Amino acid sequence: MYYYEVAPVRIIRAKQACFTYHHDQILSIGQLVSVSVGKQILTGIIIRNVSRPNYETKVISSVLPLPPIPKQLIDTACWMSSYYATHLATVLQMVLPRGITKKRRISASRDLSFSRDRTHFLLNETQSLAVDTLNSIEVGTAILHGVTGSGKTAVYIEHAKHILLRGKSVIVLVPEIALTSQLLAEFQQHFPSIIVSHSQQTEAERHRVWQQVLDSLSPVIVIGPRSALFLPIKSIGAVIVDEAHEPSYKQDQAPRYSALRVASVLARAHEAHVIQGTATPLVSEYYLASMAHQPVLTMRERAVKKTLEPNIEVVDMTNKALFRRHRLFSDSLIQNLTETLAAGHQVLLFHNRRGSAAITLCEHCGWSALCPVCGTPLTLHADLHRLQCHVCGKNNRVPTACPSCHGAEIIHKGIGTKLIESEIAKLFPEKVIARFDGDTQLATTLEKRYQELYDGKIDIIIGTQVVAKGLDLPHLRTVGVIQADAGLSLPDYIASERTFQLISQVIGRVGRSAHKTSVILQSYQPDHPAIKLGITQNYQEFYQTTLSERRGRGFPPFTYLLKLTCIYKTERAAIRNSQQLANTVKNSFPHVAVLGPTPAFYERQYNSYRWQLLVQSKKRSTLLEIVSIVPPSHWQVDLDPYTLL
DNA sequence: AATGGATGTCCG
DNA sequence: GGACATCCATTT
Repeated sequence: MYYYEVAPVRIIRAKQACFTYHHDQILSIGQLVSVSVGKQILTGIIIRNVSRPNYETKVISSVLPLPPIPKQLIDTACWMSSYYATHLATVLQMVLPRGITKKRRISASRDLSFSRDRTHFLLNETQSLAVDTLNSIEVGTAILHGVTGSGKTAVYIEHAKHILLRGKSVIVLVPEIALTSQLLAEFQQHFPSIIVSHSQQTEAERHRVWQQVLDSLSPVIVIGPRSALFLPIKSIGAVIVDEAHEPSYKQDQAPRYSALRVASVLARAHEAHVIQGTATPLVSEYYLASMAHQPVLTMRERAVKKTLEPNIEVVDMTNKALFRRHRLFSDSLIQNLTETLAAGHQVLLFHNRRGSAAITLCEHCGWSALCPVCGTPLTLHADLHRLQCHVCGKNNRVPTACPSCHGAEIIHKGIGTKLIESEIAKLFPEKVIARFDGDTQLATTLEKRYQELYDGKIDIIIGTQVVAKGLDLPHLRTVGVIQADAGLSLPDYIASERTFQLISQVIGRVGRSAHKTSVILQSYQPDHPAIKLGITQNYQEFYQTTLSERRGRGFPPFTYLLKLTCIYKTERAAIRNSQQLANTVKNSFPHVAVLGPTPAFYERQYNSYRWQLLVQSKKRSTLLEIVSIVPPSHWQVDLDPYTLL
């Protein structure tokens, strides 16, 4: 008789993940089995074989007729479980497809191996140097720091070919937006069969893809969102993470993992490497790479030589003389729009809706209300008539006059895309306008209307963050940013980094051809480093500035963070319980800093109140200890949060 | 007596 | 996390 530790894919006990079962045959690790637990029958994975325990064991009911899950993937899942203090069963639910025991109809031969004409491109010197370096890497993480249009995709493709030739598979991760079709199309020109996984697949489709990978004997190329890391690939050679700065690489539900961290652990298990491709590497990741002496490959020039750099103009919103014709749109923006539209070209007006809510700033000099304790921007609570810091919880009175210029022009209002649309429609009544916002529908709407956008049938595009990403619009000539500093007023230590990324993306929308293009950026804080250095695309200086600021304030990469959110039906209970936990943590863990409790940025969600605590610690293990004393219900735990909101 | 909600215990 | 038991309050 053989004894095995089996991890069921559902939580059985809060503090235990594996249970011992027996079977009369030798089974391999990673084998999927059916076991009875209490009165239910559950699927489980064999984690290890053990000797006979001193208690009675049940027999493994059946062994699923499937190849075992690769050992490296199981090890990665176990690592995730401990690193993110999440039950192994919760992690395994990512690893196995839903409805794994269901019978599926025989796949309707969706073999999409249609052969296309393969475009052979010639790499420029920088690109081939990058490919050579990547090909020579054995393990670890390389950062491919290439400006928009520097031809990162071509580098990915060449490198992927190299890995395939070595008989190993490649995972290409893309952010979770429906705009990945361009990258996919380019890959399809070079590889006959690509395995695609995306968030809109049905349960049966996912199952089929998973089965296909599990059965595959030859190396594969997989393109998909962060969940593609969990496909049962036998031998991985490289994980390429495209747009590696994107926040969607952090899952916002348990297990709250960072795909960057998981990719590096998975890669290490496979003796493979990770490539983070982005125009704006995350400051923390760049720091990590330089500390570990990992390669950082910089590609400064655009791949196509004939392109014309866009003309960038910054409009100081505190200077009212520049806004004679409209309070939202500067005179030069209106003039530029008029000219571009008259010539029959396309314009894009971008506005960061988030953060442009109720913020407090001086319209005269651009001063904005910052917390005297921790420096984060303050949020107005109109009902209390107080300015509150959502990071450390300190309350401040609302100034009646600007502390900087003593003017009385303190404003609290924000701007919405709807307002922009109606105002722009008044200015250009005969033009076709399309507005994109609302986070979930946006991706599908964009997909549907992409052809119209691409063909230039829409004159004016108005939208929030997502329109600034990955869209390739050949008719686009002008991009206007209504208030570039909008995101800076968010009470989040990473806000300025996000703004820097955003400006880079916006600039990347134009200047992709030989046409004359322009970017007009309006801002109350034109001299803020994120904006100034974003415009000049000076990553190095932004990196150094941000790093020293983070060091000073004790934020990553110099500390680890733990975000604890307390959710109760009544505000009183939320406050009381978060206060209590804050005290417990402060008393039992003297070496950590506890910020809060403060109302969560999204204070009321699903008819409940949310208050949060932020814990900063030099040692990550201390945060894991803290997690273990957090009450199991009413609390959400987020280790290494990507955002404090 | 029947129903339903809240709470507690066990799970190899 | 879910199946099930047990307790207690409310409904008929």
